[in-house]
Amino acid sequence: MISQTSEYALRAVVCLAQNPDKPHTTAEIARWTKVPEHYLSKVMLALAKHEVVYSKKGLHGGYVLAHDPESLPLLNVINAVDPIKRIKSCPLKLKTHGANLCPLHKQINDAIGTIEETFRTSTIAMILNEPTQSIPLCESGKI
Amino acid sequence: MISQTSEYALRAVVCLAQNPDKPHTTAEIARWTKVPEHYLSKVMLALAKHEVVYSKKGLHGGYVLAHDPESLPLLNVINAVDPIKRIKSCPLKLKTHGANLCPLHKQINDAIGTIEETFRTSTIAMILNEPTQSIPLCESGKI
DNA sequence: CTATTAAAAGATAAATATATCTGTTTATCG
DNA sequence: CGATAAACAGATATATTTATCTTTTAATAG
Repeated sequence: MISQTSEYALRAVVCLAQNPDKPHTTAEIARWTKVPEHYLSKVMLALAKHEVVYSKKGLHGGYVLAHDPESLPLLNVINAVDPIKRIKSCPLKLKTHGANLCPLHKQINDAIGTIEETFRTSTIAMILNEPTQSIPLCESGKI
Repeated sequence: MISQTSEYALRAVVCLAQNPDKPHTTAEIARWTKVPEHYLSKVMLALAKHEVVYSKKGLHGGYVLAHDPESLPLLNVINAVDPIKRIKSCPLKLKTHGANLCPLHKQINDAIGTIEETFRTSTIAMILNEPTQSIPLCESGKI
């Protein structure tokens, strides 16, 4: 439903949002979010390429969020690593259907649209600010 | 978002619903739905195992729907081949979270729930009966 | 300028999902 | 009964996703 890779990306971004003080290395984030370190490094690359995070090389480098959590929808994170794609034309390539989806594919496409909308309207800030016993990702506190 | 396999299963079930007169072979369904025949055979097995369809061996055998389209939600088809699974406990296995999901995973889980609900409340009959120019799956008519 | 740190890039491996192929079993018909 | 049709089962192949490992490039501190 939502890929492992997207999960990892969301964890990393939430982690950075929780710790906005300074850049954090892939190794730090990986430890914190329990994501395989070398795989996370690819994920971070993608996030940087899509300007969800900003990367700083060299000593004291690492990753920081490129946006305020308030203006960062979950969808942006997901789409950076594993884009949600709507159905644009008949998957069976039926000529008479074309862009005019049949009820089956319209239904599926609408469901995808709903998910997309959900993740578009919910921001990282909303995740951070929701009152809860469970601090996102962590047993307690900060990195 | 929804796997290829689920797509195939839905196509097959819609195809059977459109042609309730007699059993249809995997080969027929595959031709009609443009699903790879040998792969479809596995998909049909799963649908039969979950009693979404009924299988009849031997000459003049094939598959027929096991239920009225009115009482067959898309979710049942999807869950037969590629179950939608909710998040039940913290994917990071944090002891302090456990079944008490943090806001991130609650959000993701809710999104999955929405999809599940969408597919639970929409039936194969609704697909068949929706007024449209595009007959589901086909250029025109029946098998 | 050199040593160190950390991202970036590339190559490889393992796991899973998708797809194909071959044979076996079961039912139907003549 | 024997021939045939078709589901069922198992083995193999291909593609994609997930994961690991190694090398290179860039930035910083001393």
